[in-house]
Amino acid sequence: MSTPQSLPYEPCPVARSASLVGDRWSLLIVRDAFDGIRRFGDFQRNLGMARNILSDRLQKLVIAGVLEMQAASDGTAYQEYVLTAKGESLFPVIVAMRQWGELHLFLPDERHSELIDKQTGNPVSYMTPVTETGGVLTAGMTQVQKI
Amino acid sequence: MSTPQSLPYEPCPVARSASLVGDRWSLLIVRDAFDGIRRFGDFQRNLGMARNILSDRLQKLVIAGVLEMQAASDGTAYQEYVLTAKGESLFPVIVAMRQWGELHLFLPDERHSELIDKQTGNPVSYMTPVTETGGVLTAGMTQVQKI
DNA sequence: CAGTATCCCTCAAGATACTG
DNA sequence: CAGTATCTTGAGGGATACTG
Repeated sequence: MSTPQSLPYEPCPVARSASLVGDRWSLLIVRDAFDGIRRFGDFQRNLGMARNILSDRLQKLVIAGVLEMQAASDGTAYQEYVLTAKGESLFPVIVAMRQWGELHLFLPDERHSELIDKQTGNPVSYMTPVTETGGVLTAGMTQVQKI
Repeated sequence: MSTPQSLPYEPCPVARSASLVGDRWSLLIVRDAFDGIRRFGDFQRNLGMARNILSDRLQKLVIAGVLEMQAASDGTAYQEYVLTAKGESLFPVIVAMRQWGELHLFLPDERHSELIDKQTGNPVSYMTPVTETGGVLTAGMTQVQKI
């Protein structure tokens, strides 16, 4: 394990969150986890990142309680990484960043990957409320559609 | 300028947002901007970061349209960095990360800095709705209270 | 396939001196 | 005070070989 969190005592919750998930890869791993990706090789191929770095980040996310390891669902001897409740509660962060990116980092006619509501089949656009208590979206309701 | 965004074509809005604001300092600069910090020296002291890095990040955020430079409000010859509309719309991201951090990265009895609603004077807790359309909070209504 | 161990290298970040 | 320029360092990240 590298990346020694060199933020010793940090009173700001934003800063603590950023120190955990505000690096180049961790948030994208969480995003992929929301997309249903569970296995080491799938994360690695989808993100195109080095295996040692992926291993490091997965360990950190497990230690932080964002992911947990489970026995593989297909009967093989390996592990799968799935979101914990703590990890699922990162959903508003992911969607907020999605919405901001859609609105401000894409040209009007530029296509981007979609977040699909599994129940209705409709895309979750930047108009969709996110963190409203009791609102429309909850973690696990959506998946990313590749385009 | 360093930090060459080495993400050439990125179809995922989350990834694009992360490439801009998902580094060690940028998001904290934006957080400070929401807190009303405007001047180079104030950012530098508050964040305790190197001046050259701060200069680089401020430039990038200006180029990205998140911040804009204005003549100093106190009559000095210097500039101030203030959030644009695009920057203010990062508010849900900041608050989502705040709420997650408050809930999951602090011990039950551990204190953290507060986000204060300027109009009511009440702290914005993790129970407060964030991105609900027409909801309670909008950018500019809040400030961080040091504890 | 799922990792771990090594090697290497770039670049982000820090420190500091300098300028208008 | 508000930056810029320069130098150095260390860690983050990539490539790849290796193991169960």
